[in-house]
Amino acid sequence: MTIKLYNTKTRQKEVFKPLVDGKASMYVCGPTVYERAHLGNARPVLVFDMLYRLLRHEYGAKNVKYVRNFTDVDDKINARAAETGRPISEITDETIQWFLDDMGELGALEPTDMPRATQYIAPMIAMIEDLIAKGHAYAAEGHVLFKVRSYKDYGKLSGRSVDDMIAGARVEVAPYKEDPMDFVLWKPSSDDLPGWDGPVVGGKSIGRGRPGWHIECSAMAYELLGDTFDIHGGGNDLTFPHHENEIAQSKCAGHNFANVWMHNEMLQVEGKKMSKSLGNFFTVRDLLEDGVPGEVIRFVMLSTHYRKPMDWTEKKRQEAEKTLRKWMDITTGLEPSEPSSFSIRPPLKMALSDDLNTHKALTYLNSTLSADPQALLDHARFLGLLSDEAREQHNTAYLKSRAGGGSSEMLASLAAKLDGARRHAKASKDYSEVDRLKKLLVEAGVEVQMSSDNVALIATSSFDPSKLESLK
RNA sequence: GGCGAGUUGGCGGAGUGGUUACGCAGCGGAUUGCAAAUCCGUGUACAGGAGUUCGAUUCUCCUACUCGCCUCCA
Repeated sequence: MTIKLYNTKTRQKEVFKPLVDGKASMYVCGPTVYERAHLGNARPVLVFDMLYRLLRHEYGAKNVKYVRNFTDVDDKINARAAETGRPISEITDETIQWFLDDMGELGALEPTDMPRATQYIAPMIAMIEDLIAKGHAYAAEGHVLFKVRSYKDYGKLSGRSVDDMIAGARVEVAPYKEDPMDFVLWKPSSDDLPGWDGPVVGGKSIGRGRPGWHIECSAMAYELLGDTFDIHGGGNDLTFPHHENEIAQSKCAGHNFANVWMHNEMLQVEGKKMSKSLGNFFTVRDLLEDGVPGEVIRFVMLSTHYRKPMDWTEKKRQEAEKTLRKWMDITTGLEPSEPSSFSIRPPLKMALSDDLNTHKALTYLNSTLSADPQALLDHARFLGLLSDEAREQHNTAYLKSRAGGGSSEMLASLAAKLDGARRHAKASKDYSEVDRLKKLLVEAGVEVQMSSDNVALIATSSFDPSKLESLK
């Protein structure tokens, strides 16, 4: 199957041709670890998780190398340490685990390699020294700066020119910079900040310091993926300056670097940028604790194409929940097929192979495969949905987070009570008690389903057990 | 100021140079004590203007508007 991917570098969809036949490699910029991942952080994770799944399917799991870094040295982390008084390593270790836990709940597979920046200081320094030696970087006042003018294609990825940007005047001017656009490869650290012996310039170390932000990705990609690799991904806010700088560094160091550049669009919340000042900022964990299953978050994310802004809305959350519940119901009792014993149907594969058209894939599942429960289950699992855990928790997931473990029992007893009242009513023709119970349940966020001989109560995500106290 | 993306029916959201997805909501019906859930059926659309074309929602240009990035932020 031909896979087509949109390459930011050429601004068009291209047929993906891996460097080495039958193998694929990709590098995705990971998080800076100082606090819980917000919902926006989840988007690239899920987008590239889908790409990873597609590539694994196409080339075999053993033939895909997926590197995603953790930035564990950064001024935001230092600031967090200073304000909390906690050791930096404690903060970064904790945040990394949070990140893995949260993304795991969204059904994201772990990359094959998850390097931490602090483990690659030596390669970064070597690269910086090499750049200085080749005349692309210079030392000044304890800093090492990259000489942007020395890379002729600077700005090509993001479609900017150095002169225009300087005219736009939104660049940090610092006395030690030869040119306002030059960016930091290395900067000095005071004693209270993390630091390492710096690059050697003119025979002696420039002094204790820490790397600038951009160099880590260039160094780690080179160490783990080599001179050239297939795909480099990240959010489109990274296109400039981060990725532009990565390219400049790597190219000037003589590396070929990435062939295909992929960028996901940003996430919004109810039509607006998610930001703390607007009060619409929340983390993945916030949502999970609020009773939104990870599957629902994943579904909503996959329902918008990755190159379009993704608007997280309450309505979408509800629709996703509803659709997933339908799928859960349809596939109840079925066992997923062994991955080796079923093949992905062409329409699904074609959708994903066309620049990751996940929305189309979901549409195919919902409109066509819903008539074939086994196929629905198998294909949904390929997309990372309908996992064992999610199916198991299908009826209780919302309850657990909302009201502790006892809620499902509570609903079971209420269902029995309602069923009893209904049997009486069928004989007496007086349905007032049944209607009263039903009304209370609906008001408390419970969906009431009565078939001819059965009563089922299903908690929705707005279920509020406290409203049912009077019925106990 | 620079760069980029986008504007599709009530809403979400694909896609295509000619036959107009899909989901949700709505409406009609089946079912139900009434509902819910489920099933069946059903309507409405391609921001505005100009151009290319036998023909454009789909290509080109212009205008308007929206959003994002350029600043720590995926």
